[in-house]
Amino acid sequence: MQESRKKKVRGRQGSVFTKEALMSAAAAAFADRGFDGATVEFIARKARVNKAMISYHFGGKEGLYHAILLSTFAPAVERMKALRDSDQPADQQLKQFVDLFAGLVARQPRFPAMMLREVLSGGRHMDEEILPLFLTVFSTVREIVAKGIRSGQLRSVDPLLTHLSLIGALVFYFATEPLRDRLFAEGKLPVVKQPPAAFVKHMQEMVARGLAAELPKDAPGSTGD
Amino acid sequence: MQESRKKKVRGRQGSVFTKEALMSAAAAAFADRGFDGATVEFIARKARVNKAMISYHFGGKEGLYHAILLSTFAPAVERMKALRDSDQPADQQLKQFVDLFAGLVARQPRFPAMMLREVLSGGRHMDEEILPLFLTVFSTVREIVAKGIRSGQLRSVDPLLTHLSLIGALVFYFATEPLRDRLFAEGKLPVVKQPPAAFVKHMQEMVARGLAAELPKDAPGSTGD
DNA sequence: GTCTATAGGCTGATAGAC
DNA sequence: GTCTATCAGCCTATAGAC
Repeated sequence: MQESRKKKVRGRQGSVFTKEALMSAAAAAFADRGFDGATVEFIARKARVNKAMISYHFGGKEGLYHAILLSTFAPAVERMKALRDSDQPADQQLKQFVDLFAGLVARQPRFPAMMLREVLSGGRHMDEEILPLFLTVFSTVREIVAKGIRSGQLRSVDPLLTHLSLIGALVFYFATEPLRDRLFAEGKLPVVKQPPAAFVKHMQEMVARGLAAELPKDAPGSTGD
Repeated sequence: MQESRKKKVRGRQGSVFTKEALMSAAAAAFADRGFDGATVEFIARKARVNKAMISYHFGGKEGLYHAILLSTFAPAVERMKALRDSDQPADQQLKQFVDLFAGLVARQPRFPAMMLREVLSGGRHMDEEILPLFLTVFSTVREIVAKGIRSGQLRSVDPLLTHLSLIGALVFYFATEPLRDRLFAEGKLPVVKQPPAAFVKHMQEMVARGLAAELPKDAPGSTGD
């Protein structure tokens, strides 16, 4: 079976495949070790690709980092906008926001940790192309909450603080999953591990109860739309 | 006034002063740039101390990092234990936990970010001395919530998920404050900046509402203990 | 597009003077 | 305890063969 003809076996694996392998391996490495801790040699080894490919395809380590941010934010922002502009009550939108966030994480499991590090760095690597995308995500919850308050469906909370408490809990949860898994595996957490879906549900309940408008003394229908 | 006798002017500034300056500067640098990104030269410059002092006082960069974790966790753990063992209802304890957390951050503003990076790294730098302290902090909220559920004061939530949502929001908020401040300063956040106390209050309200036991149809006193 | 070999720069640590 | 000078190791990037 022509084992020797490696190039043929790999097909047109080249460019696209190599680039994706590098981006995936790099996202994990940046998440685990930070920008400076993730060496190009480590990233290339994990991606099973020659390290010179990083310069060839992305113009260097910085370019690879940037490509990951852009290719992850772009589709995420589209979905966030669609949700924000959907014609639904705010409480439904917030519930769906949590689901959407979890869905995005399922596609890019290490992105929350990588992005969290970026934010901790004061956004040092976010240029004029990335920052607007980041700010759009930043505004989604805020705008949904503001709308819910205007309509009287939610109690009068600060939209920015609400955003921070919700997205903070979500990012933290998903970004820190590797350590929890390690602690579970070593028997250092004397509780049972719950799947991510349990946390999603927990957050949806906390948000629903935490933001619900105070019930009037004895109003019958605050149920429907 | 004997300006030339520097050693006299500095008094017994030596050891203690130098060590504290290094730990403070290093905590900020580790928070901002990560372990690998924070070079010993940068840390020493910020501390206005010679970089050789890092090896002399802490045995190297790693030792400095470890010393910061230990000296910050030790007193924090004591306070957490005292709170957990205090004889108060769970809802009061949770409220005070948030205050306690904010108080600790006021003393060590960059520790949340540094610790968050540590967790993102899978706890790579936490040895047998640090890990138990970390796990104690990890268990405080969990145990308070478990107690509150047993007593019927809180609804039946998962204590671990509750811990993660609360501490995740808190850590995220304080760790990411520098970026928000930058965005505010650049006019990129079209909202007014709130002081940290506002977020503390927000979290306390979210927790109180999110965890409160369902009210029985018309029970008069679910107030007292 | 991929790989090897290497150049050039930066980093953490420390010997030795004070 | 502090400082200067120095070094070995590691890192990113790239030239050039294939």
